[in-house]
Order: sequence, then structure tokens, then C-alpha cells
Amino acid sequence: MRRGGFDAVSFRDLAAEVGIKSASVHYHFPQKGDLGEALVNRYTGRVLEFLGDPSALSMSKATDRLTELYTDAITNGGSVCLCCILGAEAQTLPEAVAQAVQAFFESIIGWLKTAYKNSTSDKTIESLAAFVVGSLQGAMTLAIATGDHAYFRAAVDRVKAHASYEEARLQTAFNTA
Amino acid sequence: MRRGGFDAVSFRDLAAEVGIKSASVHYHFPQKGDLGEALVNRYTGRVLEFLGDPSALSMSKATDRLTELYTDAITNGGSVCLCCILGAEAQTLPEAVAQAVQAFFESIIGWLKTAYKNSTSDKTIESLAAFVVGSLQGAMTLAIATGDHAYFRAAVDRVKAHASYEEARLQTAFNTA
DNA sequence: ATTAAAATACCTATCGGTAGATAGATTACT
DNA sequence: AGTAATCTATCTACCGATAGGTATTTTAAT
Repeated sequence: MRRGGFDAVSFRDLAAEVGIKSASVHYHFPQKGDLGEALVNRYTGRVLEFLGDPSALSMSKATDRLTELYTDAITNGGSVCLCCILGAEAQTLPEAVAQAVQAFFESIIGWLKTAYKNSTSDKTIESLAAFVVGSLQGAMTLAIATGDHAYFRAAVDRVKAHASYEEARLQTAFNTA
Repeated sequence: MRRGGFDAVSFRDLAAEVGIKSASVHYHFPQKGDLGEALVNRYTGRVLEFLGDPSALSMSKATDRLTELYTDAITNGGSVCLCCILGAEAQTLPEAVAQAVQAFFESIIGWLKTAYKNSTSDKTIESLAAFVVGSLQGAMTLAIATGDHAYFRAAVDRVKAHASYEEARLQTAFNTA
């Protein structure tokens, strides 16, 4: 699903891979939407687990941690983030799946917001967090589409620089206030 | 296709929409890959036409122009860029389609590079251009997936600021050199 | 100018394959 | 005995693709 999207996975293929029949998969997940929803939720949980507790992290450390996640996904997974491709398809996904994807993004942005918390107004923090997430997602797509992972690595550097710059700027604003 | 990806379009639906039979579509595009390739190429052409000549644009003007394009796509099109979704699916697309998508990104990055040309080393320019494109693509996906276009608008501001900052920085470096 | 040939753009009908989904029988565990 | 999980078998719907046929238009040759 991370390579071809929601429709690229079939009950039959999935069943064959785990050595059962497709009807048995339907026993656990009656509709395909149930399957997708569970998959996205499990994915979200694993990602949050990997990221760990954000409350003790500085802005730059949190940004680093997030870029680690994405770098690992594209380097070892050889694919885009699951919600990168499902997000793009959101308008044609079963409602429950689309909502799970939305929740994923809100979780990740929320994770970053927690780490960025004591710096400035909520709106700025949220916009910065979303920008970091979105830029990594986009860079990932670009890298996959062009086959050139250097685009992704360069984007990581720029994202980090952007966050560091904001961190310094906000700290200064705080100190002079 | 911009809403659901490559598989979301069928010969039958497409034929019905233009009032002919699916077999007649196959007359013009024997394989579905031929259809996708033509579609992406037409899309690329239209995008480049919209963008116009980059050689006379400053860095910030060129960045503005590109953000206009994406803003229009998400505002009026109500969808992600065609190559945003096809890019994410690249690994499962017919070869010819994947190549056309790759060519799209290279064209857009190339367009930006032309506008950014007389500033610094090629590698920096390329990385900046790719970052701008990728960030807009990612922000678009995020906006569609969460249903919150504010994420996209905020990203546009940050992308512009990033490009302006680089423009000033590079100009300074040039002057003091 | 007329005719023959070819290309264009459709059509109907159908193919093999696969999709998600369901009903009902069977097996395995507690 | 009861329940949970899997099976076989099948359904309907749709997919991309092909075969074979038919007007209409365009091109080429006489």
C-alpha cells in the first residue's frame, strides 16, 4: 500500500502472503475500509512510539527526531510514508480510512507542537510544525518520483535549518520581550 | 486521476464522459499507460505554459509565480497536483507514466533553476528549487488530507520567506566576494 | 474528375482476469 | 458443547484489452 496506494492491496494478495484464504481476511475485516483503518491506526501508533516523548525535546532535537523517522522510511522502507500516498488519495478513500489518515497528520503535527510549545503563539507553532511535516512528505514524494534521494537529503537539511532559524528567532523575541 | 490516482480512472468512465465507448478510447490509447503518459505530458505542457518564461524573473518573483500555480490548483481544482498523487504512486505506475511524472518534476525544478541561475553554485540552486517544489507538493497533500487549507497557505508564506532569505544571503555572499 | 486505396474513428460483442463480498460447511481450540 | 477461525465455493461488478465490423473522410492513382 505504501508503494501503490489503497487499491494496490487486495484481499487475495494479502491472504496469500500470510497463507490463508481471502474469505478469512474478511472475517477479521469485513470491509476493506476496516482493513485500511486498522492499518493506518497501527501505523500511526508505531510512528508515535518510534518518536517517543516530545515534551523533553528542544525544537531542533524534535525536528531531528522527525527527520530520522522519514529518513528511515525512505532509506530502509524504500517507499513513501503510508500517509503520504493515502493522504494524496484522501478524496476517494473510504470515510473511515480518510479520517484515520487525517488523525495521523494531526498526531504528528501535535507531537511537534508539544516539543515546540514554549516559544510563541499557537498559530505560528502550528504553521511551523505543519510546514516541517509537509515539506518532508513532499520531499519524499519527489525523491521517489525522480529516483533521486539526494533531493530528500537536501530537504532534510533545509527543514532543520528552517526550524533552527525559527528557534533562534523565537528565543530572541522571548528574551527581548 | 487527480483525486484518486491512476487506477481511479477507467476506460469506461472516461469514454462515458465524452460520449463514446471504451473500445474507442483504446483506439487512441492502446494501453492505459499510453493514456497516462499523454495526460501527464499535456499537464506538464500546460503548467509550463502557465508559468511562462523564467529567465527574466528574480528569485522571489519566480517563487511567487510557482506558488500562484499551486494555490490555483488547490483552490480552484480542489485537488492535489496531478504529479503529487502520481509521484507517490510512481513505483507501481507503468514505466512510461512514471517517466513522464519524473520529467514533470525535472521540468518544474529546471524552470526554477533557470530563474535562480545567477546566484551561487548549481548544487545549492538545485537543492533550493527542489525544496520549494517539494514543500509545496507536501503542503498540498497535507491540506487535502486534513481538509485544512490554512496549512497550505501558511506553507506558501514559509516557502516564500525561505526563498527570499536565500536570495538575500546569496546576494550578500556575491557582493562581499 | 473519377475511382481505388487507405486511414480515421467509431461501433458491438466478448474475453480472461480480478476486485470486494457473502453463505455455509469445516476445523481447532477451550 | 461452544466458540473462534478458517475453509470451499460462489456471486456480482468491473477492469483492461481484443476481435471484427462499419461508416466517413482523406489520400493517391488513373
